[in-house]
Amino acid sequence: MSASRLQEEIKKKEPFASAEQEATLNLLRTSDQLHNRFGRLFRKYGLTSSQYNVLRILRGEGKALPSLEIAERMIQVVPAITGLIDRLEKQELVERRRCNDDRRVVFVEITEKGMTLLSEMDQPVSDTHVQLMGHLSKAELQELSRLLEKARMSLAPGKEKEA
Amino acid sequence: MSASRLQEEIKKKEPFASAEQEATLNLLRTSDQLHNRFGRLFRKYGLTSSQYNVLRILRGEGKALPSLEIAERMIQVVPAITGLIDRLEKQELVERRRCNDDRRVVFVEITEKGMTLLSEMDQPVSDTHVQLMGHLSKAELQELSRLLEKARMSLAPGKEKEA
DNA sequence: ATGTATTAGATGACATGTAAATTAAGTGGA
DNA sequence: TCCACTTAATTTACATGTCATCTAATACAT
Repeated sequence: MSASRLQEEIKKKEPFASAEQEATLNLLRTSDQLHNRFGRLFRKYGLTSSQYNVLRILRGEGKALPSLEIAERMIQVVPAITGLIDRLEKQELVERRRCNDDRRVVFVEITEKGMTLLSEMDQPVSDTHVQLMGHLSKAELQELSRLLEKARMSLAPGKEKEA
Repeated sequence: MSASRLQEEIKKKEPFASAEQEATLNLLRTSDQLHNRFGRLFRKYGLTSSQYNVLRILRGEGKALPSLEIAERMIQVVPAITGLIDRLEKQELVERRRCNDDRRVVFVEITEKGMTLLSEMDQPVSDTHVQLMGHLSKAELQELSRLLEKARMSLAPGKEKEA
């Protein structure tokens, strides 16, 4: 049996302890590389990956969202959102608005400037998606999505194993 | 056609622009969640994911490695390695040694203390791998690894598209 | 040998991710 | 009414990841 491609890539001398471990490391490595690649694209427009993500969520929603809603959709811890919104606001890509009904809540909304920036990025982003994953067939892409969704089933919130 | 699971998870209102995009976002999201989960496990032992990674690489190699070698295997940028090694050295889990042949090179080696810590973590880490991915069949895990490796083919260094 | 290019690392500035603690506001019950 | 509890967001402290820049050491060509 020849060594796996991943094993060669990271120059690992021993084979993987399990298929589970190999799949997980493959996943983390592929994701890192994709993240890097998109990060470089976004930087050309003055954004980081997280900032782009927030703008996409806000555009997709079409209206203002509470900070916590945004954090939830990004799998991120709450404290990180504050600074993220701060920087987007400084660039005038989003606006904060205190909610009147519940003054604890801060609504965040994308601005015209933010929408314009996203529009400029749409084509390059779309092109990059195809460039990076287009060599997989539609059937392979669907199967990949299916397997990833299945993988996430054990990761749902609340499924944490207690020590 | 019903909306995809990912589309529901992130409450996206429009369907994905392409199968490429959906697969990529699935990948990034799954990876984030796995990363979070392992991060929490490692933290119980006083390590971050990156620190654990360095120790695993050094144990796998069995001997000292130059800093750049470590960075390369981790997909990471060079500057990050310095601080990473700094903190591991402070915890006495690794040691730095200047190379005599080429005094620019710094070799990093795992210590006894580092090896002992890794040993304690082996079983919990292995258990977590199975816990998180064990609900996929062996065939599915292999197919997942195959698709991820194929996905990385477009990400090889030097394949960057020029602007 | 000498000046240029290259290579290995380190440093500084900044954005991010994490946990723990804090502030402010809303809810409920004695 | 008043206190305990919860919730939304922020703040603080620290590890990380990124880039640009710097230093030291080596390699190479003339």
